[in-house]
Amino acid sequence: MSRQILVTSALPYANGPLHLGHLLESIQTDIWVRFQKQRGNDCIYLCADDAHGTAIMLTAEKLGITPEEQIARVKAEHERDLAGFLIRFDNYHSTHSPECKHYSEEIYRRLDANGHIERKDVTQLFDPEKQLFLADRYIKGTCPKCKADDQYGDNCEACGATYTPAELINPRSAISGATPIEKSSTHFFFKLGDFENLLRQWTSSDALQPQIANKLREWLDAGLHSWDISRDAPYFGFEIPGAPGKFFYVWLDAPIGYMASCANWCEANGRDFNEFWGVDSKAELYHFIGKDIINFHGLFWPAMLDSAGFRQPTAIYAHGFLTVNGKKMSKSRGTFIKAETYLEHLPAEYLRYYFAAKLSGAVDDIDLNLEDFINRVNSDLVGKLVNIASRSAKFVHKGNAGKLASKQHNIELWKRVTGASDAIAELYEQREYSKAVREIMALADATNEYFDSCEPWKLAKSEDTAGQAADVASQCIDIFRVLMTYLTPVLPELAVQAEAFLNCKLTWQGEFSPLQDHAIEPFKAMMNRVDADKVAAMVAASGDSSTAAAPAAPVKAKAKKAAKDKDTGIADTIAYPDFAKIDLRVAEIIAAEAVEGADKLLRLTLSLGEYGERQVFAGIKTAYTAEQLVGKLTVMVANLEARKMRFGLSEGMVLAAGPGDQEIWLLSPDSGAKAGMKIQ
RNA sequence: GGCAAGGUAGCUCAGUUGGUUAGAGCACAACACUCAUAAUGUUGGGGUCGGCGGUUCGAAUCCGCCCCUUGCUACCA
Repeated sequence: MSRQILVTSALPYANGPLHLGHLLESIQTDIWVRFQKQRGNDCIYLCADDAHGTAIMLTAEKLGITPEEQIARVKAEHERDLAGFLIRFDNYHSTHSPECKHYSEEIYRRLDANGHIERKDVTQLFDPEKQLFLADRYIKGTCPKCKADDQYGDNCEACGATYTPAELINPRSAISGATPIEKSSTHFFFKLGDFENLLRQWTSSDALQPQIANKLREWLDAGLHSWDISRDAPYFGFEIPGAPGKFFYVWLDAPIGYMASCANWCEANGRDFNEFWGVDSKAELYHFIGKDIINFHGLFWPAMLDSAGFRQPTAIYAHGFLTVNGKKMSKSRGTFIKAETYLEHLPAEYLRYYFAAKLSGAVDDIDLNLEDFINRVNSDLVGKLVNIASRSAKFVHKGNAGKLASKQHNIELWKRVTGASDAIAELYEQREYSKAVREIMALADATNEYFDSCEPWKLAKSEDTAGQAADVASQCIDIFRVLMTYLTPVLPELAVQAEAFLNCKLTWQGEFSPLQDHAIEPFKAMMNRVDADKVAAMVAASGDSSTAAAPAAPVKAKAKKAAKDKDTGIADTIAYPDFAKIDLRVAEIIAAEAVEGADKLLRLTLSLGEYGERQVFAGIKTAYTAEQLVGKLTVMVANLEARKMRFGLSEGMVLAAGPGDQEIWLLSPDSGAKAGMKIQ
């Protein structure tokens, strides 16, 4: 009985090109979908571009085109790249579509009617010239710390400091250059807290991977906050019904894009939308996503669907992030590889195979180790798999006039290979592709061993035994057919070539029966080895010269605890230059006050004499009162990266000894020291 | 600091409910073979399974503490 399955992968944002991280998800999903289709299930794969938001609006403006033109342009690029990687969608739609507008409004109306929408005022920085509320990244100014100009609203690229937009010197709108003002506006919120019971139930169902369920429960335990779902005009998106000038925030209509894509597909294919999305739908619904968006799919989405009277997802399958050579993708290392760049240098199937060889059903990150990639593809695909056909074909053509033998030569091996069918299918079903690939390659190894042990090249030399050589080769080619069938979801193009060579279709439904007395074509190379130079060229092409030339990226102070010497309990020895990096200064506490809402923190204003003043939050309230501290001299780390805290920006650190609580003793210099003096 | 997921051969990874000398592929070495895209086969070297302690007749596997990596988070700076 054929299953009815709807599958989605996350909607790429229509404001930039796809990179290999996107492809990890597309490939994972596509393999699963191709597998389901190959097995005869009614499986539909839908996606769309996420086409709304301020960023898209501004990009379009910058390019001097309309947002509609911009998203059409990006969508064409996305579709081209995805097709390049053999991702086969049943429909690739857009959130900027009549269907999406319809369902966004419909769902919103139902949520509102059910009392799950509230309105609250929010104060934000506002560009008075452009008449636009500004997110942090759209505010620029002079870094309050290093005075570097032209820095963004939340952190400084020159010195790495973090701060709030209000702290920037000469803040200005990155869009118009105007000085932003604070302005209040009414926002619409989705009251997620109303759905706690539903979500508790949902997180304990088996729709979620255990790691994801844990994470969601953590959020549930921390308390659910209402979610801001509106943005003020001007905004590129859908206006909220009955609220002129208010638009749905991009994340509100993004998941609804799944429905929109489905509705659009149903219309074109004469299918019933409710068959998939109605509360009583018998279809299975799966969302493949990255672990970065599990809150939207694991909390907001089920709540929205429930309240709006739609069915719940059958399961959400989250995958980890992609790293390259063990590290985050980075432009300066040349490992921020765009889909387009990859395809300019290498065939898609190499990457499909490599990802398949590493993907599991878990949420773990996947590493693209480029050297391993080269070795793995060459060894597995060319050396083992295709080699079976390559080394066998000749004997069939010479020994049996190009026809496969009429009998099995190695029934045990045949049974072993075909007997693995169910197990391999189950591994695909569970998204345990790496295990499936391992199993398939082990069978390929066994086939090469069998071929070697029979030595058909020797048998072929004598006319008496030439027929035996053909029998062995026929057996191997028939097994190659089965192995290729198993790998068709991963390697669809290679499968097509194999079909041409074998002169038959690769089908994977029911039992395999031997292919006998069957004419095959002469063998032609199906796949070339990975050229290491091409990989190097791809990395070179991915390098961003502008970042490479830029000053070293600010070191994100990862307070690595110095390893302690086992005997003395003292940290490992460091060289003087390491110590010299720390700029310790005498500081005068000119003001101190308790921080409202904080139990342990004092807000200190420190004077560094001619170097100005600093605000530092110190967790010493348990040992000192504000009054005790004012006027005192102390020691501070003056060049510590600033840290954005809940209560404000902390621009340094005062030094104190002791284990904590009441036992904290602030360091202070002998009298005579002046604020700002360097300590060395 | 808290929570989560990890830490197994040079590299990429398996190791089911604790059970005999810890596995695979790649890489490396030797040998074999020459049908095949310098492919394949056989053999071998290489790991105190992050560290310490505990439970057990027995632990990579269970428990505790610690260290490291990644992510999220935090009155932490």
